[in-house]
Amino acid sequence: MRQAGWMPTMKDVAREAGVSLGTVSNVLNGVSATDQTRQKVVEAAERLGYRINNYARALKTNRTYSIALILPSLEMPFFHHLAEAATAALTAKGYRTILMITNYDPDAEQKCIDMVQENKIDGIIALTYHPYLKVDASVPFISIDRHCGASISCISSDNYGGGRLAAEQLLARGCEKVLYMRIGSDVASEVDKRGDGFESVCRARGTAFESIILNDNETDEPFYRYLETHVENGHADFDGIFCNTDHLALRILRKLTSLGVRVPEDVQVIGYDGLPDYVTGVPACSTIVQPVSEMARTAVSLLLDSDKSVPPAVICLPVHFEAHGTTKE
Amino acid sequence: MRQAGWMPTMKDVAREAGVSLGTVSNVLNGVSATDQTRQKVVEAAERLGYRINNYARALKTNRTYSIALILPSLEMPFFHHLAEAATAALTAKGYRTILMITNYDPDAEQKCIDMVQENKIDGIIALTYHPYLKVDASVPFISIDRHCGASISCISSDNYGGGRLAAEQLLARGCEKVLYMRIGSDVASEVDKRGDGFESVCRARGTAFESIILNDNETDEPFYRYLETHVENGHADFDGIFCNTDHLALRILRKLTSLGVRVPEDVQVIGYDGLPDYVTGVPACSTIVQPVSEMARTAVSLLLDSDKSVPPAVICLPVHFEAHGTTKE
DNA sequence: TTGTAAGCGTTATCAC
DNA sequence: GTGATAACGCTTACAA
Repeated sequence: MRQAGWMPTMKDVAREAGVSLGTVSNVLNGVSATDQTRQKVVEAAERLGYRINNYARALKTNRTYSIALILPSLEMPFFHHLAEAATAALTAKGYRTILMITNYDPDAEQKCIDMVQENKIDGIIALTYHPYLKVDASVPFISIDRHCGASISCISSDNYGGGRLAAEQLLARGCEKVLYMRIGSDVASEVDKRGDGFESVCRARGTAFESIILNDNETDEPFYRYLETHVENGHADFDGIFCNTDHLALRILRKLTSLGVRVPEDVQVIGYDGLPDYVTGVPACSTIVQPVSEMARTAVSLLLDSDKSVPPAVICLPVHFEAHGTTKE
Repeated sequence: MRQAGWMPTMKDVAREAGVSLGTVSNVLNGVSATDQTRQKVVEAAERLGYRINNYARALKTNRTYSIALILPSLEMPFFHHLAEAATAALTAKGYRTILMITNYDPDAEQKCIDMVQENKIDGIIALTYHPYLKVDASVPFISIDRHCGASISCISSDNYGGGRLAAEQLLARGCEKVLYMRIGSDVASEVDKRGDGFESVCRARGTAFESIILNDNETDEPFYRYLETHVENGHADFDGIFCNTDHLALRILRKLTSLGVRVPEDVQVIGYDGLPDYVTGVPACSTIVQPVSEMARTAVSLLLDSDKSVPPAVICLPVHFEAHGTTKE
């Protein structure tokens, strides 16, 4: 008998059940109550099709059971896998995900943070590019991959270890002259450590290496030029490349192919991310695999479960190597 | 001077500005006010770092300025492009997106719908697989690709026209024996019309064709078996294939290659979706392009702007063909 | 255990 | 144009 637009409230349930408003609230929140009254209330609620109004509840309790997920885009696999895993983890804990897409725009990022405060959100999970985000200390904030300030925890994969692993895998497969190629934001981030780890192994082993570091607003041209000048008749004067993302690795692979370089016979390539290609179900290149789901889950539990006494600065989750055709053996 | 956890309210702003609560509300909502009072209020709000509490507002106005976006997953390009476009359209109109992922599970879908009602959401945009979703008529609901009931509008691309277009393109490029391959949910959906359109053209032109219709819970095996038995020494007894998604087309292309069939010389392939490969920036096969962003925008404005007097049953947005290497010419 | 009543931060309806 | 004041639907002391 419910009219469009009208929704029964606790008051209605109370009247229907013949008990008081507070009792309904108690029963519905699992507080002490006689089996008899409990039943009366539950049945009345059922009969009326009662649904609690979370907005009213939030107003009283100051808990909205919703968190904001701020991402630059959903197109990159890392982002949409992260979004999916975070949403799943949040749903499992009874939280709602408010999705905000910033298009890599720092202003949009700041605006999201501001908006979010109006919603008395319980927390924020964000992957941002704004170098100096202003976020109210009162709202719990977890950053993915970025250092956003002393009091803000950052979740990342073990980028340094991943970089080392990439170098070790390349060297173990016989590489003698390796390249590190990196393109990305110049905002300081955990991700930079991929190169550090890679180079540290090369140095320790005395292996020749070169690094090409590019900024997000540049094109791939410098990479391509390097490859062109260092490949002659399909013969390259290097034999291993570590790219800071699979995305870059795939572009580099295309270029290598067009230059007549054979992969992995002549040059071996390792990327970073390890997300499955949506057609084949496995990564499209040999790669350092980030535990994206774990990262999302960790972010969520840090946000919701932690006692906040001493928020950890950085949490690095373990990575592993997976061979997918662009390395030997 | 703001303490962690404490947020100024309108009351505080009123005191700070030396006006009444109602006046603050009026000013902040752009209702009539003297320039003088307006300024006092604005400055006081600024000074205090006041942010409106949307939960309190929602409780009064019954408008939450948030809508739920229910999707099976984010992994398929169609889904995450849709999510991104919908979020953008909603943000532009001052709405928040509550993202819910169902993993293609009808029960999860129903649970999402239920949950959403507790949040007094302003509307729902959903792509679902539940054949008989129960949704309260009082909350505006827009379905993507699925018919969910008489009173629920459905946004889709022009699937029938797209199917026709695919056939026309294949025939115009000399195909004489074509295949339609389809795998997907068996829940009745707009998407089924892709095959209808395709077949209608073949019939009208008297072109030989065969259709292989598979259900989501099956594997690609029947497709592969067909190809294997109809290809001998790299020679196929068909010369054109229309797949109901690019995703399928890409799998079929791999199979064709492994059978020694040359594409597009021997067999031409057209998919459906037309979303850019995230590496190359263009679709990975010749395809019927859906206007995903338009679809999202249309869904949003139908949800928010329409007067609801006569909700349209189905809105089909125009598609176009794009050649990307798997068709001749 | 249950009922009563105050109040969360707004908006809206009145008088003034 | 501005200031009191009553809701909105809920939680939570506190009283019974």
